[in-house]
Amino acid sequence: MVRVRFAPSPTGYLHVGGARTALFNWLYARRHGGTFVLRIEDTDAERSSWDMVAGIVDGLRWLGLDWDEGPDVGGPHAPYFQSQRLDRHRELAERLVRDGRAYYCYCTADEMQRKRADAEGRGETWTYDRTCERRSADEIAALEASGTPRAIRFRVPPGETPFTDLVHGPIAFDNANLEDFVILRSDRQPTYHLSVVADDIDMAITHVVRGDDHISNTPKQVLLYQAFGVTPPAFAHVPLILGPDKKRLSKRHGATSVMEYHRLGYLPEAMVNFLALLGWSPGNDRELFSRDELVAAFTLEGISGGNAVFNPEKLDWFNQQHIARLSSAALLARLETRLEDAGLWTDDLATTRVGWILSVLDLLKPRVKKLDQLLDELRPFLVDDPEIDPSAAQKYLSSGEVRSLLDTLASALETVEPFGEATIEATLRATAERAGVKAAALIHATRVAVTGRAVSAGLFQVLVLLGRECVVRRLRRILNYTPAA
RNA sequence: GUCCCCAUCGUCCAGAGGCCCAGGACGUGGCCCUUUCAAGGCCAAAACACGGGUUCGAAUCCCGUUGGGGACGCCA
Repeated sequence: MVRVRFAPSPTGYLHVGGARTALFNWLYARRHGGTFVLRIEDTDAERSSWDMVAGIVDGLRWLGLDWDEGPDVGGPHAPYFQSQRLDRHRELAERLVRDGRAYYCYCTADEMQRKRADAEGRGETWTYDRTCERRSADEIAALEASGTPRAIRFRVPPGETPFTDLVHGPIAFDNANLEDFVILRSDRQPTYHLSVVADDIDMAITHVVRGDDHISNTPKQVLLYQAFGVTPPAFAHVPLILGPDKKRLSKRHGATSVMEYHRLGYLPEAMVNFLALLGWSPGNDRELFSRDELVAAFTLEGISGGNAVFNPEKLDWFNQQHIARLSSAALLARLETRLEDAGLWTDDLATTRVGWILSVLDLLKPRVKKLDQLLDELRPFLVDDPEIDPSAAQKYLSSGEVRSLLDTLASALETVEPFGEATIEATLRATAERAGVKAAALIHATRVAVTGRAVSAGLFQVLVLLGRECVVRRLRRILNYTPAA
């Protein structure tokens, strides 16, 4: 039974790196019919609340990554806030002391810091000198009597700590490079190493899938598992996501919160698809995947070992592909809030005019990379009479001859039957020919008159969807239109 | 400084000894389609970091160098 977890600290938002880690965990769980656990690592936090993790939860929900156990849904291993498991962590730390695997340390943090700084000054690396590991019983008694605060340090045994990493293969660390690390602070707060291991044991996690930056933490954790007499889970360390400058992705590289991408008009399925292929491959050249297809194809072995640079252009491409593939009905649902915000929504779009708007979306959706662009393309269809872009007018409406020809065209279109693509085109071309004007000139002028813009989808399709009445009205208004000087 | 990870086109990947004078995708350039802009189709430029081995044969295995990244906290 596969049990994986995503364990973010509540920073307020889900960044793309975390999102991909969550995605890989989720994919692995779903692929194997396992359990995906959401656990909040807030050991340091004053208090934990649903509010603090709202940003992360929003991101996960938007991406469609649902969890089987977690803070809100509960589960057999609750609570899922690490801060609510502190007593358990303390108990475990004391147990290690009793078992002789850990010891009390009375050294102060200031002292440590000073020694560390000294060593650094000499260009050396400082590791804890085990002062407290060697204290005599008398010394300890005196320290205790004086009420000196004590931390608990793990006693790192000599030897080597190997573990198998599902993406990197076998990795081994010489314990000599590990110091006796603190597992319980002098204020009785557990440290990260203790908390993760304790919780992962308690929650029966079978596979730890997390960022590459944890690989050097892993031997310490493996040592803890061994001290607890528990077989460590399998590890899979996924490479980091880098910015274009090859540095770890951060705010200065632009949007790093997944919800920011939502705001920018990206589809969650595009984000998921893009993130999945960033550092993972199905082993062939396939690139476009739905969420379900990813689940079916996903393997931890397919994760590559090297870091990956975040490529926004490729994200755009995925988004464009997924927009084009989405049914127009689904697309309309995604657009509703945006249309409302833009003041373009009317209820008949969901009722009497739904067939019409779906046809419009069919026409427009292959042309855009983002939802905002789609909204923009939609505007001429949803407002009464769109404003005319001055530069477009200057380009195609500057000739008085062409402007008056638009009126002629309006009259012709008033009676053409049926009001269809082929008949409209024939009418327009005939009108242009009779006037001795190039058809292209009239086409462009018509586009500007009707949509207000120099570019649009295929003009004749646009005219059909706009409808005769609207087209005639918009053409006629040009008679009274005065182009800017 | 110490330890660890990584190394194929600008970017993301394929390649698990001969199928590779290296394949796909994004991006870039060109052409086609065309009423515009996209989309789509076709074509092009573009990489196995370097040096040693192993082997009949290496992008693929081993070692070293270089380069990049990460970790070295009583942060997570």
